[in-house]
Amino acid sequence: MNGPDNLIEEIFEHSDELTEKQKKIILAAIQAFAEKGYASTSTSEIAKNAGVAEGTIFRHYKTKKDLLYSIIEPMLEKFIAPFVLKDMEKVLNQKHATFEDFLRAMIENRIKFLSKNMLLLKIFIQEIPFQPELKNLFKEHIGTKVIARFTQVVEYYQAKGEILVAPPFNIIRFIASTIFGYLIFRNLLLPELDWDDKAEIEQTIQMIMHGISTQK
Amino acid sequence: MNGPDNLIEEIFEHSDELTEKQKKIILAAIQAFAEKGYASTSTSEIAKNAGVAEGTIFRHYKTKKDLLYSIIEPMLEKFIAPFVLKDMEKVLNQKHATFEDFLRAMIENRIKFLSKNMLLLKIFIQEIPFQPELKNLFKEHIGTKVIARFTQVVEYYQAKGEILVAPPFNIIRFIASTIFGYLIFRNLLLPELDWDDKAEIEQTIQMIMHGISTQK
Amino acid sequence: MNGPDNLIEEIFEHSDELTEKQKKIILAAIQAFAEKGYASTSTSEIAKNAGVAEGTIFRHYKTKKDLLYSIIEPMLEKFIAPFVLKDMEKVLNQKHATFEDFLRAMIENRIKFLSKNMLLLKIFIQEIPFQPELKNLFKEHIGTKVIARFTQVVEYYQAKGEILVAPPFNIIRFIASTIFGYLIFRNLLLPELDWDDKAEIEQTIQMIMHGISTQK
Amino acid sequence: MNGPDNLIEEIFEHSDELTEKQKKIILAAIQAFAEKGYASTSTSEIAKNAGVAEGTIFRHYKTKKDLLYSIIEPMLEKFIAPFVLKDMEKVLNQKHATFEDFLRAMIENRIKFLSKNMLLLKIFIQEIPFQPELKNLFKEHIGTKVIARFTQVVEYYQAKGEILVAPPFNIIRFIASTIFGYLIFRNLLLPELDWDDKAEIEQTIQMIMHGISTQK
DNA sequence: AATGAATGAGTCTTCATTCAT
DNA sequence: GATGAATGAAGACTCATTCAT
Repeated sequence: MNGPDNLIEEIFEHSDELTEKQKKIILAAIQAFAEKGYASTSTSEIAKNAGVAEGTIFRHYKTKKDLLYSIIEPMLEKFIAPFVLKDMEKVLNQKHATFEDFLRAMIENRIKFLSKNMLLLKIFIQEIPFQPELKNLFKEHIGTKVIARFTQVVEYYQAKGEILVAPPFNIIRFIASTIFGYLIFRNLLLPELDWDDKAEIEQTIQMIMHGISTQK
Repeated sequence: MNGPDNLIEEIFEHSDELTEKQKKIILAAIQAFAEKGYASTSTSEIAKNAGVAEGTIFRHYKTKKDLLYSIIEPMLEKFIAPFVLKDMEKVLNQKHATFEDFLRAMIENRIKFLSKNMLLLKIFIQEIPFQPELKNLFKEHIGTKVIARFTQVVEYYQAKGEILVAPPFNIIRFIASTIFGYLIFRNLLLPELDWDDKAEIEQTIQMIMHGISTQK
Repeated sequence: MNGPDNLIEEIFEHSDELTEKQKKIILAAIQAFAEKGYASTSTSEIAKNAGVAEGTIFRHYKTKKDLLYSIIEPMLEKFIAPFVLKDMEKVLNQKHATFEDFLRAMIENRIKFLSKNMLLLKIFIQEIPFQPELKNLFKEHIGTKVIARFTQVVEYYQAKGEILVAPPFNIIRFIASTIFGYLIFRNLLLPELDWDDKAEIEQTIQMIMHGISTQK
Repeated sequence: MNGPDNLIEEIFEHSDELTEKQKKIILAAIQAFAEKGYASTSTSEIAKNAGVAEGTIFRHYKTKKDLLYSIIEPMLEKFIAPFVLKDMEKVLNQKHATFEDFLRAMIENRIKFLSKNMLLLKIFIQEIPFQPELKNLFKEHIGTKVIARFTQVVEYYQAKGEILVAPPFNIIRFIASTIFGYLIFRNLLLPELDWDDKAEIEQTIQMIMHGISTQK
């Protein structure tokens, strides 16, 4: 995985269709949505912060909701991309001798992605309970593709006797909770603390793998 | 732990100061806030669902925000109550031979509480990023009291050699993430599934204690 | 003229029908109306300042406007009383050798009255443009009774050759303007200045009588 | 003095920035404020009378109060303009042999102005007791500039022995009261009468100069 | 007589969206 | 493509008034 992991930059780079103004609108919208929430952000405010006229927003996005989706959808797609790309095949099951290695690679890769796109993630998390369409996108993308693929992996290492034989979904949920818990504490709840990311992640992986008990 | 764990009922029971209408307002507000979010819920809608005039809301709550706080604050207080009560002393460190026992008691107790007050928890989680006052309440109540108490417990069992020697805060974060992860999956993301709570919680505890690796 | 010239006190003294609460309501209403204007004063505010329940006001005064009238009407009546009372006959035309003496007596008497009831006067002046009923009261009381009587006096001294032969109404207007001008500057526009009332009034009378020219 | 003395027309003429709708809003607001008072006029009413949507008002004026100020401020400025302009120098002290001539010129000039802008003056007078900002504007504009200039003139003619040696402020107050008294009677209290303005003003000037006594 | 909860019409203001330029 | 004036529905909140207690 190389190239800019920052979605916004990437989107901007790779698209000649986006006007300068449009870019400013997107940046202003992300900033505002993350800060005050979608519902509490007015389009006029976005326009002002973007330095464009109110009407300009609606030239590019039919509704305010369209603007929201146009911001979140690419993130979702980029996030799951590795899980569906042939290219990721290796990352997922071949290259790694142990599940722990796999987990480490996985986390490093996706955590970096999410950290770089924290604002987008925040918006997404905050709006998903209220936007059925987001929920659908989520179910479709994450629910089917990511979980399906992940299940394969879990089952593969279960078969190898490396990890607990439990419903794969439980294991995925456990891992996801721990990782997202880390991300939320680190970036949303206590961003002001000094975080030694490398050590923290390593310890998180250890706890995922071996729990907190000292008994074997 | 006995008595009604459902906060709303409890509040209603124990307060003669609340008018019948006031109760209806609170119920309607909780319903609406949880469903559509605070910002997207209009006071007129709350009034309609509560079967009262809009003005009635403002007779009891000076602002819409006041209504929000009056709903969330009691929950926070009730949630942390056990952690600060002398009464909880036993639950926390004496009665339990092992950390796992403690954890099991703890989870059972507080998970039941949160499950019964899921709507309130949902509102709280959703609004905390946007309401600085909620954030303060949270930091004050949870941050200081709950974490402080929890840290003692963790250190106690660490000293006994039962659990991993790592920064207590990391361990707390790990446990909290796993539990909240479970709650969120179970109640918010996939409430439509059939959940065998007892088994799920037991497995969650196992994963917290021993991780997912089969290696000792 | 003796006894309390302060209308409010007088009204309170002479009426056993007024409850203690009613008195508080009137005082609070006068205060508030004078300060913020009738339209910008809410009945709930009056109730709060009076220390009574909101409903209490409407037990005594059917509407907010009734409260306003019940405050202003007595003032108007008291103000014109001297002009219609037989008792005033002497003040008006007999006792005074010259118009200037009459004027002096008149001013001293009525200016004192208005100064003591400045808040009421202020309310009256402010509301008269918007309350047709106040305008009617005014026309009826002042327009007919006071001006009629004053016209007699003016004509009497004109006949005696003491004062300018001009339409009496012009003369009355001139005098009234000068006096009210003084009252308004003194009490409403620049109340914070130090006023030597005695000297000011004497000079005002001089200017009314002789103008400001040094030529005869 | 030439050109339109009617402020509203003048403002409309000289500003290309005002939309047609904006003009209608101002006219409707002036009409309504003068008739029912600022506090009793609703923005929805202004909108209806102006034939615009209510939102349109707030596009141009952030608040209802802004609308009020935007109406009154230009009047104040225009009113005092002659007193601060070099141009007025002549009117004020040079061209006039006597104070009476000066007074006549002055009155003619400013009375015409005020008469033509009576609605604005009415709004101003009515709102000044309740709007501290208006009071400040008034003190600043009239208090300092107009009175200062007027004081010079009075002292000049006092030195020439033409007019009474008394505190200039008293003389100004006397003149102002008489003139405003005339304006108020003529335009606000009894507009329905037939007024021979020329004669009335002349007589008013006479009374200002020589009082009402026939004794020298 | 006094209360104060309840009302619902009305207030100022905001907002997403449209459209002529 | 971009603007920004215009819209009118909707928002939070206020208010004078009523009425059961």
